[in-house]
Amino acid sequence: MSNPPSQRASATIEDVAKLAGVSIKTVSRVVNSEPNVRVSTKAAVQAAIAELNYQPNRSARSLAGRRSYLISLLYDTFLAQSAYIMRVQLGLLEECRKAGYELLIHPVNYESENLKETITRHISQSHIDGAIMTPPIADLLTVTNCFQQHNKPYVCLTPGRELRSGLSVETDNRFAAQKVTQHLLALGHTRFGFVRGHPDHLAMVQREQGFEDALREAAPALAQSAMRVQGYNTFQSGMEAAATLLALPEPPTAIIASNDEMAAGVIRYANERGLRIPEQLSVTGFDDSPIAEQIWPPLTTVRQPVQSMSVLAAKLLIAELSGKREGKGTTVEASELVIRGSTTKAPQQVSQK
Amino acid sequence: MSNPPSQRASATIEDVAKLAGVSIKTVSRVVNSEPNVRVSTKAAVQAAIAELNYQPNRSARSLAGRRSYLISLLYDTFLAQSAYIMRVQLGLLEECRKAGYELLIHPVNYESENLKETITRHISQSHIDGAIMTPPIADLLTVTNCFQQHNKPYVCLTPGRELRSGLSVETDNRFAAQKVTQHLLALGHTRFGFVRGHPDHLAMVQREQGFEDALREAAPALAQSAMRVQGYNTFQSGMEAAATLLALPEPPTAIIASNDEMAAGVIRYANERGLRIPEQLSVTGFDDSPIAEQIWPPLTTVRQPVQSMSVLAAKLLIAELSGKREGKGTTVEASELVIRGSTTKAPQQVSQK
DNA sequence: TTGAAAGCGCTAACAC
DNA sequence: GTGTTAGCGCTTTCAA
Repeated sequence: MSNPPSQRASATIEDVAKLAGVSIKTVSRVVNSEPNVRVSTKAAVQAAIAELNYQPNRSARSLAGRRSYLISLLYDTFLAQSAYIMRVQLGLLEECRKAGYELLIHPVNYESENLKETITRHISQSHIDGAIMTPPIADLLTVTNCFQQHNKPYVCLTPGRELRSGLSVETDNRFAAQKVTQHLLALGHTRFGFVRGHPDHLAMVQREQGFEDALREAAPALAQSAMRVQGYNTFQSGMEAAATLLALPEPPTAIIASNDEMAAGVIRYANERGLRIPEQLSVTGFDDSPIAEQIWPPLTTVRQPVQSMSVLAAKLLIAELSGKREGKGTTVEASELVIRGSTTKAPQQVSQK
Repeated sequence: MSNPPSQRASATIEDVAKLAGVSIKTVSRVVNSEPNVRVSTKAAVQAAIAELNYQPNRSARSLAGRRSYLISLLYDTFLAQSAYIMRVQLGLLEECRKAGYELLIHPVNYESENLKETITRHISQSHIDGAIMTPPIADLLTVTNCFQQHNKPYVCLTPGRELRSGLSVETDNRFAAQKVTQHLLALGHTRFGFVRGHPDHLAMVQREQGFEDALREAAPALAQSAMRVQGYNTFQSGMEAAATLLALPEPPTAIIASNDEMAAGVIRYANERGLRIPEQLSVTGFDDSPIAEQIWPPLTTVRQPVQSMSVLAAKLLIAELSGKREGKGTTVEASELVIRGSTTKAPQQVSQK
């Protein structure tokens, strides 16, 4: 039963032109809402379009116009299962659909030797018009340079350093981390544990800086006694970090994790060990992922406006692609401290009263 | 600084032909690994391809070949943040990349009035070659019919009913649910609560059937005393279901939720109410999402081979697109009971000893 | 086993 | 304001 694609012959621009009694070019002008078309002509063309239910052919458009209407989302495969990426996808999709772009999902292996080749191939082969990338990919010069060489625009989400060029949407990680720490300081905590994020993810480094800022400002001694442990942004690494921190002779009474997944790991480990949270240990996260509300106790964290940042990123990129960059290349969104059940007064204070 | 795309003139097939001293058609034959090419010619062409680093142009290919090498993943926007969808994406991506396809992500609103129009537009506008869809979208005849009319192949992941046509990858939900229930029965539980999944998601209905099967088989009275509450696959609805179930005069000692998110909601609610899990209440989920291991206690659940099912789905679709359907249209994958800390003996038994 | 020619449906110059 | 003319880089006949 060989079934030659029934060629539901979706009308071509030629059909429309014929029906409307105008040239192909005129139809094209209407479709792309270019100026210089008489209202009456425009109406006739639109009627024809509606009648034939005309849909421009993407491939033909791409071929002739040298643009594909395809945008790619690049992220680390390692984060592929994270709530963060899902939220980014949603935000981008929302905007892309409005503007008639399609989104290609492109996880890549951050640690891969031939990352540059992979990206190069992706750019030339998929004929994408531009890309949005998240840390830690967005922090790699190899990658951004690659796009520059190919002269493809890109937007970095919360890149950890100044972009030499290119667009970005940022949020003040350092300041937010400082606020979280101050929240714990205000609760009387003095023994802090800090779970670092992925070291190559520069936004994570900024979070650590914010933590240091707050401690130094409060009392230099605190900064010295605080214990830092390396994590890798995953739940699992959060559990391991907790194991290290809680095995100390003087374990911390407050653990600040650089993201929610790791904070959840800390809590999970503490639970396993029979520690009561927050009475015996306060824990904070970062991002306000869904998991922050799904564990017990719910997590005190920093809400990052991930979805709106993504919408913005898509907008920036699409504006750039349309040749009308609006304003500057970097946009900063604010984040917000969300206090939930995983933090409370330091144990000493409780017992003092 | 208007910057005319530097036309890094990625070599065309013509360039390759010229360099290799053969016709365009011959290059094309080599590229598409068609037969009837002399080895020496083939070698020459391949050398030229390598030297020029030739990458076929997708748009041109699509236009001339009437296929886009684009596959779409359709799912309910409602599930857009679920771990399930992420895992599906990963599986599909893995296979697509191997076969040179790109994946378009396409969440749609399940409850939308004009779903059919949305899908139709998507099919003709994006020029996709085929699609993969997950429940509950895969359960909608409107959608599958739409693809049939357009003569586009599609693969349904765990559709809840027999497909009249089209391909599918399934797993035995009913049997798996039966096993979970039997696990609880073996632990001595007699008062059951069941949290239903989304009513339109037919695989969820099958899970409920498995639950009923097990109870009826054990003792008809159990089936009668069991309490069923409607959920909607979300964490939030799981919490609400728990609130209802635990407010009963004779609350259940075991709650079976139709997926992990809802089970996590149940546990979260129970925690809030100060119930000890599993000592006072056993809870089970379904799917083995990441959350199953991230909450405390970790969840007894059913592991669905989501990723391998997705890989399979992509394989099926791509084979179909290449005109070589392998074997039958439906493939069944097995699932497996994973016993963790959220289930234990029924309270009565514990106190009896 | 290979090649030549004719488009696929659209955009981009430039004319009128 | 509108139309004309060339292609974009590939696949697909069909002929050699």
